[in-house]
Amino acid sequence: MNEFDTLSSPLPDRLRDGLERVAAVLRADQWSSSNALGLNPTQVHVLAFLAGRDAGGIRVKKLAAHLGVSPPSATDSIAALGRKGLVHKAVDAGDARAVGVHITPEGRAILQAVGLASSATSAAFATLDVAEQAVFLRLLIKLVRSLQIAGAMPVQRLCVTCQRFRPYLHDDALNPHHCAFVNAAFGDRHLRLDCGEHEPTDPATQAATWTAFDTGSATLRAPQPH
Amino acid sequence: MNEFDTLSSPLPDRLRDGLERVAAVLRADQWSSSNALGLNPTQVHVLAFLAGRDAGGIRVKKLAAHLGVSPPSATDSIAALGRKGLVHKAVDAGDARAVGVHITPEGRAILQAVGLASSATSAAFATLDVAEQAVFLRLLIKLVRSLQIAGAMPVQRLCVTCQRFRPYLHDDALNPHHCAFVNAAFGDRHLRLDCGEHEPTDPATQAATWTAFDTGSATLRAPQPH
DNA sequence: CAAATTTAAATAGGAGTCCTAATAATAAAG
DNA sequence: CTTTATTATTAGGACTCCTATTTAAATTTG
Repeated sequence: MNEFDTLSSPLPDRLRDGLERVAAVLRADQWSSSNALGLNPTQVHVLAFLAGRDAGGIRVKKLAAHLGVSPPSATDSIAALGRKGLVHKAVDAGDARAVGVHITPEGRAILQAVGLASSATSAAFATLDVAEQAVFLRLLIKLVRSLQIAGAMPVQRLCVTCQRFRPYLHDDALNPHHCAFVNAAFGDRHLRLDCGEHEPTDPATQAATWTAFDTGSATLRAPQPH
Repeated sequence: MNEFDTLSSPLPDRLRDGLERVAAVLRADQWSSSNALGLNPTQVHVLAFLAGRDAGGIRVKKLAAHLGVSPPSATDSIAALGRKGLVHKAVDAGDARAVGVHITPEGRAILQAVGLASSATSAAFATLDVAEQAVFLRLLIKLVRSLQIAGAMPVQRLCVTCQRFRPYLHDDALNPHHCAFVNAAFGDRHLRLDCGEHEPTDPATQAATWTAFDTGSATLRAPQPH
């Protein structure tokens, strides 16, 4: 215990606050890079989501969940992109109520142009050394997983919830994990928050994999003999 | 080198992306907790900023910089809060062009009510163990400092840029730092992103303090004899 | 000191985001 | 074959956010 514990707000709240401050810069960043192309951050976000999962079209409801907004708000954003010809809708073949939202070739083109714009936030992350970046990524993944379990975040395509992920299969401290899809070793710094090849597993396997992943690092901190 | 380095997007970009996803949850979180009280996240943000610095009133320009938006947008938000009686404006005594924005007692009351609402994001941070939280905080601070130096973020009242901060003054691994204001030892987990007692230093001292802070931790990882 | 420039903030105008509530249409269940 | 649930949109309204322009006051400069 320490008198600072009572003097300031709880640590989780300060972390949330810090995240919010960096996120504000990120958003301002996105405004300037997207505005030149006639877009805004939300629209770029939608395009990026569609580009990464446009197999058969994305339902409005799913997009809304991903954005963390209500379905009518998602409809609004889709309409704004539709007016610009960056997105189009098609009635679902199996369910006449549903629509699939697709990104158009123009949408992909403009998304690529946005992606080429440099970002102050990425630059800031790049000032951390690679080990720190890896730690940050790992902590972000842990957060995302907590949020998913709590139901506060839609399911993300994380390595740690993928069938092909084998944590700490190798002895290489830099590349201890294994991906059965590309069949290669990799490290924390390569972990993905949204992998296109993701194959979900059942909750039990997921929990077991997570335990192996989460406790594995603690073991690694104290180098093991072998 | 590893084939994953070429397979996926650069690490800083993935970090930015991950931060964005968590930030989206944070924002959705804020919508639900503030909406019940007739506010939105931006308005809460403004009130929180004013509550922490309302000495003589805050200039519109400064508020805009803090929010990362243009001055007219800040004017809009201030007007929205003014309609609700949560802030008021007063012409600056020394400069008749400028106005000082103040939070009203009603504003403070509603801000407190919002603060009492629980947050899924804080809960997610709380699932990390304290050591991880401390690491996260440290990395966030490093990011904020980079963003400030790059001019992408307005100056924040960080411990690490404060006159009263003495990094690694003590041998206590849990509470190595010292604050000359409260005259007590504290640890990474207590570091602040926005301290009301912050006293800025000149760039040279700041850089020196930062170096001591940043390299100090590496030294600590390998316990020192003394 | 008067003219020119800079600075602080607001106004104008417009696109877009976001909400809740209500509606239309289809699908699933009893 | 009704009822109930689900998918998405419409309606209406408040607000956010931008750029460009304007107003007014403070600085600079010839």
